[in-house]
Amino acid sequence: MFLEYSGRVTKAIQDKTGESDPCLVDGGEHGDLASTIAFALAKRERTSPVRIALDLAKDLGARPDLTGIQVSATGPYLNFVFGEGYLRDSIREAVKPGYGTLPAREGRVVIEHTSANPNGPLHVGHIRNTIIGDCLTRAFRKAGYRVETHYYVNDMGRQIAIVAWAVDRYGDGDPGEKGDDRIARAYIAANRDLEGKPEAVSEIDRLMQKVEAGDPEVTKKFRTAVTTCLDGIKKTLLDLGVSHDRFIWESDFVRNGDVGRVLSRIRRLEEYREDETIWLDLSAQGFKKPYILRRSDGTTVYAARDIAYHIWKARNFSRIIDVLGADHKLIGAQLVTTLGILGETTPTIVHFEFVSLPEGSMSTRQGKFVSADALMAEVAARAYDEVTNRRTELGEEPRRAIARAVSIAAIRYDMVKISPEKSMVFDWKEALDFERQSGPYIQYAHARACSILEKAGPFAHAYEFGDPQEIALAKAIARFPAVVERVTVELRPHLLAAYAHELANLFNTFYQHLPVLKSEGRTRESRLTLVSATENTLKEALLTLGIDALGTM
RNA sequence: GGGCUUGUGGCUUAGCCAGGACAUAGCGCCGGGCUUCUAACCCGGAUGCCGGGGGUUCGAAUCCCCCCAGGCCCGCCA
Repeated sequence: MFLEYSGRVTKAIQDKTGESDPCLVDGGEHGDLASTIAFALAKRERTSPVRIALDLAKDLGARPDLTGIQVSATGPYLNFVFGEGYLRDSIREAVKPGYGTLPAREGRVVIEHTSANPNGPLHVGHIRNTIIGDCLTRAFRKAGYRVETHYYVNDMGRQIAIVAWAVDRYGDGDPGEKGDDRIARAYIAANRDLEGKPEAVSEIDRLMQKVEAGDPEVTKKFRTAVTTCLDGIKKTLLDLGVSHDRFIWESDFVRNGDVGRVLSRIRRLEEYREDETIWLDLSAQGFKKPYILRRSDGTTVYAARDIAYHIWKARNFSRIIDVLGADHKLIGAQLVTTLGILGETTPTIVHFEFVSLPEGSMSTRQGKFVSADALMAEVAARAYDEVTNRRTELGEEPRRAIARAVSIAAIRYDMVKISPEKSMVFDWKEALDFERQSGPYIQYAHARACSILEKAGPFAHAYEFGDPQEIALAKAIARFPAVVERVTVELRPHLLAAYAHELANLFNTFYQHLPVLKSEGRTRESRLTLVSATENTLKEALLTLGIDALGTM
């Protein structure tokens, strides 16, 4: 209901003042919404902002389209207080299944995320990408978009050639072990062996040339190695609660001729340069370095295939979103620029900064990383101890199930709560913390609400909210759809994480101060309605974050 | 060296793009609260020249310039 009310205020201010920007700010203690437009008008009309605010408050307060909204001026500020119908209507909406889902929209969105090279298991850096991408996907779906998610599989780069070469030499390990771990072992060993051995490096080059030319035997080797690794990665993603609609194999764009077609299109651009290599001169667009598309041996580099992939996406989707690490900023900007020159729909790239270990950056090649599997196992073990301490009456299996859900909540929330542009150092202590600013804290508030509702039995909905804790909680619930909207506009899923925490916090305060089951009559019904709305909103928020909304824990 | 980016109480962090009314929350610290709906909880307290310096503005954590510190990028890697 917040979206509707703030929309009405925006229109009324625009209509009354002729300004396009209503200068809306958070009202804080003064109201549900405020406007600083009097400052802007004061300059133009050369009068005091206090006088303008006063006049505006009088005029706006009398407008029929602002019925149910009280307008006042405090100094130069315009304050808007939403009437009691606001909370009633909001909570009436909030108890309905699927609360927060926005009306369906036109067009299809493609979100590419994770896309880690299949040369080893996903580590804690990769899953920052995964979790941001998956939360964005869920938020877009909640906001009414049709979304398809992609994992772009690099199955023909140099690193994969090294993997294929390594598997050829040392085999791919014990089939009882996860494929990504087996491939990592081969990859790490190969990198060690390749050091200072130019003849081995030229073997790798030859493999890449053969794959590009479509040599069936080498292609099969690459595909087998990639599949082995990808099987393990898919298992990890599944454990994290993430699934991709499609895995797009890079080599497909070479085999189906798209890459060749891209190169001939690019040949006609004025930025086109060809010496022993093929590259684009984007210096007019501010790029000092050449954007190389084809090596001197005739094989294409990643960039060429990426352009082909993105043109394909542009033809099939109305909006393209890529979640990429900050190390891809330059190449990403070059890609966007090139697609722009070609007149294709350009992707919006969401960059996130690196996750490092206290001892330095992670490296698959050197085997220096904390794998997502290890993280999940450790956190789940810790969660299991916690559940066992609290719920002695529960059997083994239910405790394991709760611990699993709690551990994924802790991991996902820790990753998504930090702004993507902030680099982070992985910290075991923080990862194993289930209190306060954590996923389990929010799950716990939800479980509490479930417990009350279960004990309450059937009740009639009522909407009388007078206590400050009730009002604060109801107002937060009313904002949920606006938060979903904002996440998709700003492409910042951490806003949802912050919102869910705030809501859980307000519910815990309410829970602490106001009895629900022991209250009576209309008060009991209203509070139960509020608990039900909270439960539903927390559930929807958690689901959008990709976290299980447990009924008990 | 050039480009991008981050710098907010002891630590972690929101707010910055779209400048406004006392800068957000968590950890840690100090002090309280479980015969009462799940204490993975709640309440209270201490702690901030918002990296530094200039500027724009009625008003700057937020915009501009310079400087300092960290991260990332600058490959016929991805």
